[in-house]
Amino acid sequence: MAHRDDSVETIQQEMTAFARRARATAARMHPELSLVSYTLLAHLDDQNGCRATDLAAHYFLDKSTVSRQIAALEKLGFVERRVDPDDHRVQVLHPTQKGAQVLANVTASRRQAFHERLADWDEADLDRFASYLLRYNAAQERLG
Amino acid sequence: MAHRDDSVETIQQEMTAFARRARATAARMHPELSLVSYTLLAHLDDQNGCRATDLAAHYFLDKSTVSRQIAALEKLGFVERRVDPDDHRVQVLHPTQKGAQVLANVTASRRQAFHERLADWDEADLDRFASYLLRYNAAQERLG
DNA sequence: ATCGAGAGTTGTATTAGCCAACCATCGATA
DNA sequence: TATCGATGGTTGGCTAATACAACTCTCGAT
Repeated sequence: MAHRDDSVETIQQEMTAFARRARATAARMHPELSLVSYTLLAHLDDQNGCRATDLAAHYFLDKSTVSRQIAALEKLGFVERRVDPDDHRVQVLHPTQKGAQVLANVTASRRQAFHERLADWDEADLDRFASYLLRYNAAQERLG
Repeated sequence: MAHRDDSVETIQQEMTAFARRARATAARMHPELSLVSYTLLAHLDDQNGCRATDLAAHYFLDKSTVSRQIAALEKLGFVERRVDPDDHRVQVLHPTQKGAQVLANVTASRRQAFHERLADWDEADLDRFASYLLRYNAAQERLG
């Protein structure tokens, strides 16, 4: 069990180290779009629009948090709200033209940065790393 | 390059997904010690004491942030300051008895949670995952 | 027609972080 | 040896992200 403990300890340490820095790094690289905004906007783009409630559920955020984030994105002209004609309670959120553009830029530059960081990894390692992360996060989601 | 792009995209997504949740999870699990406090305290314990400046450098935090975090930990009775007799500018920080105790508890419970998440992983996978994370973070440190 | 549930917003508070201005001390050097 | 730049640390002021609670509006079922 000793070796197993060591690995777990390392994973724990490194994941949290990563967590501490991710936000700051994102902010430095993309002052126009914070990590959260970016994620939300990307989700909207990916889903071809969705409700604020869906975002909150998907990212485990409070609905008030999402509401304010969306308000900010709207003020920047990056998302627009379309009231659902069948249910006037819901607003379906979509990236605007401008929002899609900014998203594309940030995505490209983030991908670039990640590529640099991962440049000397061979494909098999990348693939395994990606699958480990998926597996890990799925477990986290399952167990809280 | 297509497959490589996919892996990179996944790594990016999952790392950031993790980052978004880590703090909240930590806060929920250990209200008595935030993620940052925990990390700083753990470092002090690990290093058998160090300076605030060292903490800031190691974790890429502003010295003011560290100063306030340490002040909070001191108020809670978890760390103590010992002025370096050879240089009255520096305060060497140490966990107190109480701080070491709390740290041990939180560490145990965190480790427990991680073990649950990773229970069905075999040892080789754990080991590889840990080394990937180390490698990734080292690259991030190198490249900013 | 009413009432409970769901979608969103707003008020309030907390936490973590940054930057800049500051104070005290140290060590080198003019 | 008096001074000055560098170092360690604190404080003031600000922002971003978040949570929780209270609220409004709308819907659907009774």
